[in-house]
Order: sequence, then C-alpha cells, then structure tokens
Amino acid sequence: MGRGVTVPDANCDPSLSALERIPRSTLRDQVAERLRAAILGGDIPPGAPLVEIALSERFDVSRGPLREALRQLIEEGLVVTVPYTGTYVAPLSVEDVREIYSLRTALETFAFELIWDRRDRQFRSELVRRNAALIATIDAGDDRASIDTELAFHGLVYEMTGHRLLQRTWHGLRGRLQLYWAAHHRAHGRRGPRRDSHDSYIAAALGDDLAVMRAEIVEHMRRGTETTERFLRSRPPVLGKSKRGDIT
Amino acid sequence: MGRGVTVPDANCDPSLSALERIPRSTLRDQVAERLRAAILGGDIPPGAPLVEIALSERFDVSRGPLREALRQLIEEGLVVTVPYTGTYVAPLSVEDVREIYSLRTALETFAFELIWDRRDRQFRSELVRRNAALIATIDAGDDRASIDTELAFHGLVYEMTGHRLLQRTWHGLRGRLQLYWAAHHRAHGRRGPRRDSHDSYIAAALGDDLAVMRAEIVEHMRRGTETTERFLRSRPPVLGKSKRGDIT
DNA sequence: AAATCGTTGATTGTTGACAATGCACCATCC
DNA sequence: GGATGGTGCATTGTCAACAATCAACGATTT
Repeated sequence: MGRGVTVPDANCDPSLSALERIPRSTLRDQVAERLRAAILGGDIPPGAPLVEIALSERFDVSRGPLREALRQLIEEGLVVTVPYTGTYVAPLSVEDVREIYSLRTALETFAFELIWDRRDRQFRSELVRRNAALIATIDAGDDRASIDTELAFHGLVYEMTGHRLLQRTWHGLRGRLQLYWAAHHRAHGRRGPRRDSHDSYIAAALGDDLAVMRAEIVEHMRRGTETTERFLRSRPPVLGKSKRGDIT
Repeated sequence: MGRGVTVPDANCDPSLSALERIPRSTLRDQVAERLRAAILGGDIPPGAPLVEIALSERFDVSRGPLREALRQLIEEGLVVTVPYTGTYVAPLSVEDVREIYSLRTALETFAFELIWDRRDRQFRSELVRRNAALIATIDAGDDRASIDTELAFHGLVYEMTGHRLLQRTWHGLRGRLQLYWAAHHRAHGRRGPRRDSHDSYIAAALGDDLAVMRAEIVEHMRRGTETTERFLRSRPPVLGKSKRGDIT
C-alpha cells in the first residue's frame, strides 16, 4: 500500500471520489488559491481589510465567485468577517499561537500513534529526503520555500496515516501556521528554522520508542510556540480594526 | 449612532469580538441554519442531490445566499459538491465513521488533559446535570433531543478547555456525528444510547486517575464506532451517484 | 446488434445592477 | 467645549438574467 508517499498533489480535494476527476477549475477556486497565496505570501498583511470590489477588480472576476472564495478562506481561518461591515485578513494573536501549537501537538502525536507500526522503508527514506529538501532551502536562504518544505516535512506523517479527517484538520492548522510564519519572515527577514532543528525529531521518528517520539513532539512544539510567541510580543501588531480603511 | 437599537435578535458567532455585536442575521446564515437542520433532521437524506434552484425556492431566497450557505455546509462536511455537476448531502461510509471516532478519541483525550487540573465543583456538577438531561430525553423517548443532549454532554469538556481551535474542530466532527446518528435513528427508530452508557465515563471524569479517563474514552469511542458501523453495514446505503436526479 | 456521435435538457458557474447597512464626518445644541 | 443627532458615502448583502458545462438520450453508422 504505497499510499500518499509520492503525491505530486495535482488536484485539490476530491473528498470522496475514487474516480479520476478532471474538474475544470472554477473561478471561485482560482480566486481562492490566488488570494490564499497573496495572504500567505505577505502581499496582504494580517488585519488588512479585504474590500470585495477591489479584490474582484484585482483578480478580474465578479463579486460572486470572489465572495465564495472568501467564504472558503474564512473556513480555513485565514480571513474573518463582520456582517455588513467588512472582511479582514485574520489578525495575529498570542492566544492563537498557543492553541495552534498545542492542538498540533495532539494531532501529530495521534498521527504517529496511527503509523507507528507501519513505518516501512519507504516512509523512512521519504522522511529523510524531505528533511534534506528542508535543509537545502534553508541553506539557499529561501524563506518562502523553507516554510513550504518545513510543512511538507511534517505533512508526511499526516499523509502516511491515510486519515482524511486528520489530514483535513491538519490543513486547517497549516494555513494558520503559514500566516504566522510568513509574518515572522516578513518582519525579521532571514529567521527560519535551523538546519539541525529536526535531527532529534528524525531520530525519534525512526527509533523504536513511541514514548520518546511523544516527548520529542511536545518539545518540538514547545520550541515553536516560544519562538513564534516571542516574535509576536516583540512586534506589537495592535491590529485592532480602527478606521475604516486602514491597513494596520 | 442610534441605529438598529431595537434589535433584540440574538446574535450568531462573534468569532473574536469582545465588543457586543448585534449583527443582523444575514440570509446566508439563516439558510445555512435551516438547511443544516433539514439535513440533520433527516428531511434530506445522505446522498440526496441538492439542487440550488429548488432549495432557493424552498427557502424563498435567491441562489446567491444559498450558494454561500452551501459553501459553509461543505466546509462543515455535511455537503459535497462536484463542479458543474451537482451538490449532494454527504454520503455515509464506514471509513468516515472510523475516522470520526478515532479522531474524536484523540481530541477528547487532549481536552481532558487540558482541563484535568482545573476540574472545579462547577464543572463536576454541570457534568452530572447534563447527564441527567440526557437520561431525561432518553426516558422521554425523544431521539432528536437525545442526540442533542448526548452531544451537549461531551461538549462540556470542550467548552471547559476554552480552546477555541479545539472547539472549532469538535464542531466539525459534531456535525458529521449528527449526520450518522440521525440516519441511524431514522432507520431503526428508537435506538439511542442507553441510560447507563455514561456511568463509567462520569466516574472516570470525576476521579483522580487520568489514565483511567484515557482508557474510558478509548472504550467509549470503541463502542460508538462498533454501534454506528454495525448500523451502516446492516443497511447497505449504496449511495453512489447513479442517475442525475435520484434520491438514493 | 453494438458502438459511436451529436443533440437536448437540466444544472451549476458567472455577471452586473440594485437594496440594505454601518461607519465617519460634520453641524447643532446644551 | 463636549456631547448629541443628522447626513453622506463606502461597503456588504441580495437579486434576476445570462453563459458554460455536463450527463443522459436517441439517431446514425459499421
């Protein structure tokens, strides 16, 4: 069952269809994708207002598909909205950071429990491969890519489980994580993970003791929380919605 | 700004605002609520097609708000859609059942770990109170209410954590659970949980040993999985999309 | 008879215009 | 001067019509 190891990830999420689907991409999905990229890429900072008509002109679509794309991003936690008032990129908060990492600890622990007895040769080599890719991007100084490869590294565990609901939950967290990391990167420049940040993680993941892995995950997330939280406190965003059209 | 003062209307979900918000409910939210109720209540069975124009006439709204409501239910996992083809109530599958309960095991365990040291008198009494409410609905033979009180019972744990992201995740699972339980109820009639089904659960929750609680959760979910799965197998849904306008 | 291909009806995707709402500013009043 | 109430404008919510797409049906061909 060589599942989910070498997934080039062509289409989106055909939540159940086993048949091959070649869905003509709808404008809604295209807009959602581009807008997501714009937010995660930092083009639109957290707290910034998202005016529908402005975005519809920017993406050259009508407000209909745009609004549906916004709904999608809202559910992903990247966007918040207040009825009849406005839509904004989700603001950053230390509370969110703690929640993201604590929940991620629970999920990743659960994921490892699921796959612990199924870690085959393919999984181990792929884990090492992705770590190498991560190190490569770090050495290259490409922060954007570093974020992606970092997430892809941890994503392997979720893919291995074959647990669609778990993967779905992970994707929800992943978007939020990207939001924080992108902001961190934008504020401090070169400040990604260290080259050896996954050494003990990999050692535990390839080892025999599940308890060690659990402890490693806890420690890994503790460090992540600390780093991200410190960044947030260092740069008081004060992203409260003040005037109508500010950018924070 | 003395506008909209006479709106006693209870608000929806102010996902973050600490300020008092009295948002006039939008059609989108109203439709989403009614459609959700229709699906969970069994008026529209799993696998049934959701034709936009028919629903828009049924709820007396345009297709715009209806589509946005559909997007919302899609993200909740109650509805699936195939571009340019059709939208359907999410079909049932044994795989989903396993995933729902296994993920729920992880989440509820995590929740108890969070609140374990904070279980005050209020929490304990509220837990007992909700169990009493559950038993009352069971004795009354009200299956619909039984589902709600059952979910409210477990929901207390998530509420206690104050972990918004965890609660959000729980809500995502809760909708799917309701879908299965509603179908179960519709197929077999009076077949809710037993009166004493939470006795050991409460005992463990009020006790001192977290390990006991963990084991209790695992066992509780194991029973839930077994029951739901057996129901699904007993009634082969065969919810494959066959013809264009079938109801499965 | 079996397979292929065009046709047809239904459904979703998209658009632009109109209505409802809320915030900010400014004049007014105490 | 500070608070209060009115007004304008930007923005979101909603609607009805149009275009694109798909699946099923039937005619046609081999």
